[in-house]
Amino acid sequence: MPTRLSHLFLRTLRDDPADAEVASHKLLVRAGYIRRQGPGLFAWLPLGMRVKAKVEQVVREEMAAAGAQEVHFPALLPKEPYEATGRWEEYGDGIFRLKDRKDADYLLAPTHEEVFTLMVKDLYSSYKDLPVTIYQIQDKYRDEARPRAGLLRGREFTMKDAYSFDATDEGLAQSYEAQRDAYERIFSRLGLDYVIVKADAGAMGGSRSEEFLHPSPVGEDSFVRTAGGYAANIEAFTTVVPDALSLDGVPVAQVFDSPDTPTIDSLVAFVNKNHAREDARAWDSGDTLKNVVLALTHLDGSRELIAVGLPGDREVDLARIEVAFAPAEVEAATEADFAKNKALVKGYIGPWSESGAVLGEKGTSKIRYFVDPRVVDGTQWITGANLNEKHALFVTAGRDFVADGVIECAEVRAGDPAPDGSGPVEIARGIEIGHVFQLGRKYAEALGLKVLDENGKLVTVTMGSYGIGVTRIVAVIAEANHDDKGLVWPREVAPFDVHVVATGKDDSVFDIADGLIAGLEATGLDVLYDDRAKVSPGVKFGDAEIIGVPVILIVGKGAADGKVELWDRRSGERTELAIADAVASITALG
RNA sequence: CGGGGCGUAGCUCAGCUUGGUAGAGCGCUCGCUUUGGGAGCGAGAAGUCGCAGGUUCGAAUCCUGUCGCCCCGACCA
Repeated sequence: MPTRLSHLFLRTLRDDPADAEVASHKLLVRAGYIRRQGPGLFAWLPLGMRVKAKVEQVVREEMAAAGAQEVHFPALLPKEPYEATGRWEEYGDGIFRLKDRKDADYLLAPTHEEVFTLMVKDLYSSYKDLPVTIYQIQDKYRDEARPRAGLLRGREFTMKDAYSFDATDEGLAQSYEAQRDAYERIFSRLGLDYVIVKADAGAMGGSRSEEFLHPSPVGEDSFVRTAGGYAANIEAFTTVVPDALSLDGVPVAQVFDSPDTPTIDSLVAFVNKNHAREDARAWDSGDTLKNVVLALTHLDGSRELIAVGLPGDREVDLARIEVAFAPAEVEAATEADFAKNKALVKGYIGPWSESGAVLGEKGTSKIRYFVDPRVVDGTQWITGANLNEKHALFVTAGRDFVADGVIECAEVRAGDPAPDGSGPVEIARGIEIGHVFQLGRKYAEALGLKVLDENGKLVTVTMGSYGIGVTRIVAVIAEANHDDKGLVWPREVAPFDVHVVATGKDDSVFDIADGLIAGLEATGLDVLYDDRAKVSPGVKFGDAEIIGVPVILIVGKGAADGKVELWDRRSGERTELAIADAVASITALG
């Protein structure tokens, strides 16, 4: 039986909802697929349910083809497993926590590594049981600081999360490849553009990690790529390290007065005027070493000041620094921080001074000092001299100072060279639609998942985790497949195969439509039938456009003469057909 | 958490500056007409004006507080 529009639980809206910003959000609400229930929370209406089910179906088929088995865990879980791995604390405000009547702590799971690991531990104890990959399609909960863009970042969302368990590293590599391949097939079938980027393993721990990003201006992730095929999340981009320079013949460091030069620009202008270079070139901001004091907040709540040094023509990128110090949080140092550290002369901080080092674990400030990878031995810098209104020239890395470490602390810019030598990078935005991780043994270790190997020895299992945002993908497909009239679904996920519009004052159109629908359904197609009487053609056409079923069959003014029209929603093209040929023409579309 | 904006009918909004007891369009109900691009005419139903205090004879409107939401940033397997 067709789904009749006269009875479908649906109301299309003429206006964009006031709270929607991105196209997918506006259209999914206007076309009656979803409705907002609260910040980052959405109800799914019949049309939306169908599309979501189609996406899930593609995922299930490819998971099965990759040898993964479906299970289902509760979204509501006790805190203990998450305490064992430290994530109960690490997640901070990011998860929904609640208590039962006995005052025991629970959480709405943001992801399920712990309980999957424990389940495998419960059931398996031999290497012969491995490898195994299990997955679920399930709702996840995160108390996002700022839900946004409708389905793209919600507080409840559906995710396919798979977990692989192997006895060996080689096994993990294979399990990882199997999921990665499955993801490529899934996104291809869904007709989604994607870029696989190197990702930061971050708080999840582990080693290899890649994200599947759908390039889109509304994406929240920045990534870099080159024409030569390199791609990385901007947080995982690694700077090309220059060769160290010889220290021979480098002038000795020299302090100079630099009144009223607290900023890089003012400093560069000052040295060009008063300490011009001997060669033809002028000093520029890249000759200066910018030293920025930051505050780390460690998991235990303790606060530590650090300093980072980077070329003065670069901005500090806090997100990249957080990667280096995860799971600590990073923020700019406050006035209070400076007040507490008298050794710091704001605006004139540097790694070297005539009276000895200020920065660094061994310096008078005891503040750990990290430098950008470009600050290699032998590079000379104009930088602060740790005295008010004084800077120093020719402060040379490896001679005048040695940092406590090297971290990626600078912004990535378009044109920077890729680490694999494939050329200059461009920066683009993308939406994360999938993420594959080699977790390694972190969770198995923490939760005691071990199996006996062929020698009878206990070995810790190594794991991978693999996520796909199902509801986010619905939004991404909508984002990538719409025009100014409404949605245009790819056939693979369209809520229906054919949308039959019967329109005309003669009731015979409904009889003719009934006959065509019977023929279409006999071939296995799902039909949405606009059988509404007393609704004008304009309304029906408008609804067909916003709902976005790609194939529309109009039974209207030509029907009495044996003609119907096939309307391609995507191209807008309408083709007149003989009624007798209509079913065959539609099934021939594939 | 910082910055900005907004809360009035199911939806999108006007009214607020200059207080006088609430409106439009869309949607919904009924009747007649209409039927290839969101129809016409007529008659209706529908709102604690986010909430709480205050000022005032009188508050959607002015004042204070509070809650909520949206956007930017920070944050985000």
